[in-house]
Amino acid sequence: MNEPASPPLRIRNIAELAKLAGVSTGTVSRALAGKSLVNQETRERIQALARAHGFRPNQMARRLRVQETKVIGVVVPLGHEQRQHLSDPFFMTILGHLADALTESGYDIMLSRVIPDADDWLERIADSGMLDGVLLIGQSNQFAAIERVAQWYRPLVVWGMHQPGQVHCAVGVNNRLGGQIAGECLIQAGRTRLAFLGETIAPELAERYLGLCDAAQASGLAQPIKLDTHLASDIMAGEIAAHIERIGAEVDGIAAGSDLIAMHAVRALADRGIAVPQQISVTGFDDLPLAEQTIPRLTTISQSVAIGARAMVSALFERIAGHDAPSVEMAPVLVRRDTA
Amino acid sequence: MNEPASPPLRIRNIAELAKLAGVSTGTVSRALAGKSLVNQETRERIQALARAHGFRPNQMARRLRVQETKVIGVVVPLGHEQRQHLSDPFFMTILGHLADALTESGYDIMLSRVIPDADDWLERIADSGMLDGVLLIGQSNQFAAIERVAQWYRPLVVWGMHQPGQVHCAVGVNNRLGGQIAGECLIQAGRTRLAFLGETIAPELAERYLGLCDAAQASGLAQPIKLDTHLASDIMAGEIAAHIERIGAEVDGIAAGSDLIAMHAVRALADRGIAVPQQISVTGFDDLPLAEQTIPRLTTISQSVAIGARAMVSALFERIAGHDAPSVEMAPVLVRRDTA
DNA sequence: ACACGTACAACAATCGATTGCTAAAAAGCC
DNA sequence: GGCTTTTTAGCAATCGATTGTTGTACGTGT
Repeated sequence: MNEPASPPLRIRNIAELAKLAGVSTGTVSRALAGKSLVNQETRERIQALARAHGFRPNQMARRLRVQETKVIGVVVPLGHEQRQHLSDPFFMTILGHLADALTESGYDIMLSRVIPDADDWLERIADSGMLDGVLLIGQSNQFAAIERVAQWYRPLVVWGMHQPGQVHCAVGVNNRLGGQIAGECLIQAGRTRLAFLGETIAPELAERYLGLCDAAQASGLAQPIKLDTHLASDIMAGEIAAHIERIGAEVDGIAAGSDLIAMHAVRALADRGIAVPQQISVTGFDDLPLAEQTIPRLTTISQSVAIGARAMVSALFERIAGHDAPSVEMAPVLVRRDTA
Repeated sequence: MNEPASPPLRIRNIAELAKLAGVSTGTVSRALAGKSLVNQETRERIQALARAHGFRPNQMARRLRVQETKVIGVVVPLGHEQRQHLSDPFFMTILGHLADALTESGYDIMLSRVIPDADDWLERIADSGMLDGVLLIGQSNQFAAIERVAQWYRPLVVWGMHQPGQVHCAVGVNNRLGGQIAGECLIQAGRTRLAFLGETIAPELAERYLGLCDAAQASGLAQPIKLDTHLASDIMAGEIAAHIERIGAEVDGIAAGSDLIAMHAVRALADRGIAVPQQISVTGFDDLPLAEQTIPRLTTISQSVAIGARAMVSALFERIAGHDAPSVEMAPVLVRRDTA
């Protein structure tokens, strides 16, 4: 056998391998794919040859031919709030779970962080020919664009709200109910002067604020005040500190729009010597891992991101297979820890 | 003009568009690319036609042809410790920064979480034909495999240690020095009975432990004890609690292998009524955002992940351009906060 | 009127693999 | 031995775009 230890030349495509093996490219392709249409002996010979030369067929070419990429796009649209970036804990947490679910099924992940300046940003992604499907994390302020694309592009699942009559498949929690539960928790703790901390441009947060108002109204309390905050972590801290400084004793219960906001609020309160939950109660939203890691641990509304991520992936697979998958709305659950 | 409001048929490729426009595919291609070789009038006519029909050229085909994908693989090898997953805060933080740097330069990101069971896992990624380059987050226990691939695959940059004589380009911090600084910080606080908390199978953590030992030896203290911990977040908490339970008063200074470990340790200590830093001092490692968010804030060794991520990306671009980029070793910096 | 240069667009090869169809060889059957 | 059936492998079209080369039409100069 003349099989040298170091391969004499790098094989770049199946044609070269075919010439080396003395067969046609078709046979090589079938042999490497393990198809039974080639003789077992030739098949093994070709596979051994490929291994010896470290040859692996070009995936781009294969995918172009079979019209299937085994790649799912995971897209974070930053419509409002361009300064927010991927290291946001919520994105990262859900992305981690999506990645787990997708890689288990043999899919790769194409990650995009999009600032929707051109209005066909989603068309461009859906139509790139590079993806078998798209998962969108958050609707941002792009509801219309998403609806438009969902008309003709089926393998698309979005983390976010489901509004009556919407076309696109959304997986998310009932935000309004979640806000209401947070409010009830605060009220139950004897709090009467409530505030919502978070930017209500994002539709999800707006819903949460409405839920909080529902709870206040049901108990005959004044309408909770609204304290705006950007979502980018670095500016957020300062803004929250300023709010805390300003509200003083006007407020005794804070429903935060997210765990991250709640965490910063708790920190700002601690810095000013205000005891949580003795003097002020705080609730978060999301129940990210970090909610359990702060001291004191956050009382929060659980979105069960892990379950949601699984739901998104299985809905997407249904849609890739051509079936229809409906939106999923999960019920928010109060997780009572130490801050309220 | 017979241009209906809703396009009559979906254009699937430039051939169809060419027929519609009454020109050849080559002309369409050049027109859409904005090349000057086609008459401005025809060019604009074709572009308008494409826009009207919502046509966008297939990227897979384009990339196959031009042999350039504008996609960078970001790969997390889980060699030891398969239970660890992507939601690990360190991965997520560095991934966020990488994503920012890469998308700014017009690259997409292919995310892979790999369990290196087959020993050609990295070859398969590098050779897939889908990527212009690969960024590896952590060497895990795959040093040999990485070296092997780095021999022939240039556009590869790794987050991790640089060992003398290694071929592959690594960006990372001097872990041993970092461990030493952590030790000196603890000793300076009057601690004499030191422990290292973390799994030393990972080479980075092993180095940090050695650095801690250096510091202890320099001050004439006993060799720090080593408390093993898995890296998967869910088991970690329990293991750390057990360690804390067991060590009792044997230890008064803990150098944790990462911020996440330190955070769990602080929590376990708090649960047992042990005051940090009054009774026990704790240091972290990494200086992730979460280090600033815990209460008390973590004293930690900064790896400046943001700067490191930029360094990785620029080294990768150098290598894609065909130049050589050397490894980068950053100096660890003590960030003194509240736990030591 | 003829030669020449320029501008534009068509033609066809190419990237690298997959796969339906066809042909040839081998095996089985009477 | 002749005919049918089964294996096995080759041929060539295909996926969808890009791009070097070629060809034609037009305008200009003499």
